[in-house]
Parts: sequence; structure tokens; C-alpha cells
Amino acid sequence: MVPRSRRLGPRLEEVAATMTTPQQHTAEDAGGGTRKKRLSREIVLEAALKLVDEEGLEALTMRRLGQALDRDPMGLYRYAANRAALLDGVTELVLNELAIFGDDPDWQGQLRRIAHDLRLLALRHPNVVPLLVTRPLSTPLGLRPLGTLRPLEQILGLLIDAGFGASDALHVYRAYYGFLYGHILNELQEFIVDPDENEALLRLGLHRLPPKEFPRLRALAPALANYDGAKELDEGITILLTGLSAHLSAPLITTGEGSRQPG
Amino acid sequence: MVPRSRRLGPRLEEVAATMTTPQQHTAEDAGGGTRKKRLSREIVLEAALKLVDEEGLEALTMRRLGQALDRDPMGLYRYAANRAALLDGVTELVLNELAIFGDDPDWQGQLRRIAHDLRLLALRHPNVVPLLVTRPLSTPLGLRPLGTLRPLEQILGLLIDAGFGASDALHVYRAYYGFLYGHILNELQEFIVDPDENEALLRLGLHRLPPKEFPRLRALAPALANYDGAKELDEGITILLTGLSAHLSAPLITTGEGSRQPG
DNA sequence: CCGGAAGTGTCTACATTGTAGATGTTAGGC
DNA sequence: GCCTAACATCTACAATGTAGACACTTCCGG
Repeated sequence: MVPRSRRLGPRLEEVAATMTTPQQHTAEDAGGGTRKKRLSREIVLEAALKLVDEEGLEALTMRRLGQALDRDPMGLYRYAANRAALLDGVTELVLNELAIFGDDPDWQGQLRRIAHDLRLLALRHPNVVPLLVTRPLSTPLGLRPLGTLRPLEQILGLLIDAGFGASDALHVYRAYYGFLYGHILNELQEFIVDPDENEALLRLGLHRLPPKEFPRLRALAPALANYDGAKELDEGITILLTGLSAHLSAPLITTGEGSRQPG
Repeated sequence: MVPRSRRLGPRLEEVAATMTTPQQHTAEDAGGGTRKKRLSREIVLEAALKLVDEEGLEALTMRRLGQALDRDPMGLYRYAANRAALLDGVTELVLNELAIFGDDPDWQGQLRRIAHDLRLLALRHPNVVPLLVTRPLSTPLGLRPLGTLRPLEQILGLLIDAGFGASDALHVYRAYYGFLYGHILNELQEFIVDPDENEALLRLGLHRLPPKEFPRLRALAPALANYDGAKELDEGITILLTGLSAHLSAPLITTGEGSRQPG
């Protein structure tokens, strides 16, 4: 079974020719007689992502990652210059899961869909979100990994194709992505624990607050407990688009109602 | 993580063994001649904040902070249980700089002002922003430092006083704060370097992008260079408020199930 | 066939981190 | 005076990122 075409770069066929044991087990158990497969940047990054997903950001150490790949930690430096680069690689990998199609004339629908996709992406990799929002802060825009910039470019394309001027497109993008990131942060802040124990723990926590100082917050406990992220996001996007339409003389559809409900 | 500032001699132990004299009053005593003032949590946190502001997040180590305060690093654990608590304390300290007045009937104006205040706060402490957005992700809402929750409570109060229902206030808060945080992240991402070299560096960086893959981004270099954060934020808030007002006439959050009454 | 060369993997070493635990030092009440 | 408790400092240790040396694999030109 060959699950992935790994384009290692040069001379793939020779590698395949000399390789006697393709042995493509996902390197889970380091125990038995599994042959060591050839590493690649992708494999390393995927292992790193898996580690982060399962055990959190601080579990991603070189030693731990090396152990997960059954390799010497030092060898990883061939695929990422240092730990920071590794983190960048992980964010890039995650962002690559996001698909953006530029040819759709219904740009509002597109923005809505992308927002939900990105939200789901964040929920799928909550531990990566700090990287998503933090890493760009320490890297000037021009020097970021390409995968990080691709959504920006694609959404700009989407907007420009929809008739926006370049500069307006940038503004719309900023408002849109700003809100989107903000929402994701918001939602993840309220999420964290699984919804079951969420409520109990929330009440417990809120109960600790001094009643005189935090009356409304305490009163809102039930409302806080039933948080519907998708709906909240959808309505936020609607608000944003409505507001946009009032401020731009651009092809905007007036949504009298009919905010769709995502499955 | 540069092993840079090692200004101690090679044989540290011998030095320490021969001279058991107390610390010899290194620099940092600009206060006023008192040899060792009594510490307090506030003093420690302020020193920590100063360190972060001046040298970045990773410069805030226990040893470094102890040195800045001319104290043994271990002694700091009396004022913060561990490093994470120290970070929480710093974010709390920063958020305390934000003033919110609940009695103003012009809630839109208030929200606008607070947004600008928070923006300036972020620009004043850019290195703390990662903490601001990241720390809450690892702490359930009910267990956060009180200072962190106070803005939430106060803005809720502001909105409720303005006539919103409790649940609606929460939704408005979320949209508002989400957008606000998103904007701050956006702006800081494009900021980072000082504006002078920003443009050159930006062009340089953008020039690196493959033209076929990033045509719009490259074309937008000049627009990217003159970024006016305050204006961008203000327009964003306007858009948001416009959108909000369009949805407020109709009930803001309407679904069949009663979000009004928990039972 | 070889023998160097370049790439790849592994081991050791070191500076630096957070922090537990022991040890010294001081202040206050009897 | 002494006892207790708080406070301050020191030592120690495990874990981290990563430099540098070493070994093995694979290749290519002779």
C-alpha cells in the first residue's frame, strides 16, 4: 500500500528501485522490526502536527518528535532549521488544509464558506491556533512561509474577481479576516474543555467570582454554557457583510433574510 | 535563544566560593538609594512587564527577572506560583491599563473609544499581545485572573445599561471583541518593524514571492506599506455598528429555541 | 572494481531553562 | 535569652535547543 506520492525531489525512481522493503507503516510503534522509512519534510511536519494535536504545543520538542519518528532528534534539523521553523512548518501545513476557490461569483457565499471551513479547521487543530495567530507576529509579512500567505492572496483574488478595486479588496480582507480570527479566538476561549464538563466547570468557575464585581457575568452562566460557535460565526459574518454593503458601492446582494444554516 | 550574554568568568563556582558577599548592587537601582526595597506582587509584575516590553517575551525568565530586581530568582515564586502564573499576571497588569466607564449612554461611542484605547494599549505593549490572545486559550473562562475578566464584565454592563438584553449583550460583545482582537492581530502582523524600514523590507520580502502565484499581493505592496491602523480600526467598527444596527431592529439572535429562558 | 565525496543518521556535550528541596537568615513573641 | 515562622538564598536536577564530531550509506568518476 502506497498512500502518498512523496516527491522527495531528485531521482525518485532510483530510490524506489533500490528500496527493497517499502514498508509503509505509519511509524507508530517504535518497537518491533519496522524498517526506517526515508524521512521527508512532509513526514516530519505531519508527525509534528500529530504530536501537537494530541498532546499540545509544549509536547512538541525535538526529542519527543525524534522519538515519535524513531529517529535521532538531531536528524530533524535537516528538515527544519530550528524549532521556530518547525512551528512555522506546522502552521503552514495546517493552513494548507484550507481550500479557496477564486472563480465563484458569489463572493459573499464564498467568504461565508471559507469562514466556516477555517472555523472547523481551528476546531480540528485547537492546539495549533496559538501558532496561527502568534507566529505571524514574529515574522514580517514578506518573509513568511508561502503557505501562510496563500489564503491572503486567494481571498484577494476572490474579491478582485468579484469587482472590488485592489485597495478595497485589501480593506475588505482585513475586516473579514480580522473578524474571523477574532471569532476563532473567542470560540476557542470558551471551548477548551469538552462541552459536557464545560458547563459544570464554567459554573464552578463563575461561582468563584465576587458577586458584586461580576454580576452580569455570573448571571450569564447559562447563556455562556450553550455556545453555538457556528451560528455565532455565521451571524457575525452576516453583520459584517451587511455593514460592508452599506459602506461600499460594490456588487452587494441585499440579504433580506435567509442566512443559511450550515450542516 | 542565543547563548549571548555570558558576562561571567569561566570559573563561576570559585568566584562564588571565595567571595560570599551579597550581591553588589548592579545597575538597576535608579529608584532612590534604598538598598533593597520590599517586594510585592505588583513590583514583580511591573518589572516583568518592563522586561517583556523591552526585550520580548522569551527574555522573561526567572533568572533574568530576579537579576532585574536584584533578588534571587527563587524568591519570585512567592509572588507567582510558576512562570505561567507570572505571564497571567503580566496580561492582567496590562489589561488593567484599560479604562471602561459604564454610565455613558452613548454606547456606540464608548465601544469606539474602547477599541481605540485597546489598540493603543496593544501598540504600547506589542510583545504582550501574544499573551493577551494566547493565555485565555489555556485557561477556562471561570478560572482566569479577575483582571482579565473585568473588561468583559464592564462591557456587558455598558451594553445592558444601553438597553440590550443580557443575551444580546453577550452576542454583541462577542462580535465586537472578536473583531477588535482580530484587528489588533492584523495590525501588529503588518507592523512589527518600524514603519521606516517597513516599506523597504516589505518590498524586499514581497519581491521574493513567485509572481505567478502571488500577483495581487505583489501588486498591493504600496497599499500595504501605508497602513493606517487607527483609520482601519475605526472603519471596521463603523461597519460593525452599521451591521449591528441593521440587525437590531429585528431581533438580533432569533432561533426557535428559547435563548431567552434557560428552562 | 575502487576510492573519494557528499549526504544522512547518531552520539556526546553544553549552555540555559523552570523549579524542588535544603539551608541559611531575620523578625517577633515568650 | 530562646522558639517559631516567615523570608531569602543556594544547590541540584531534569528537560530543553542545538553545536560539533563521528559513523555509515549511497553515489559517481576512475
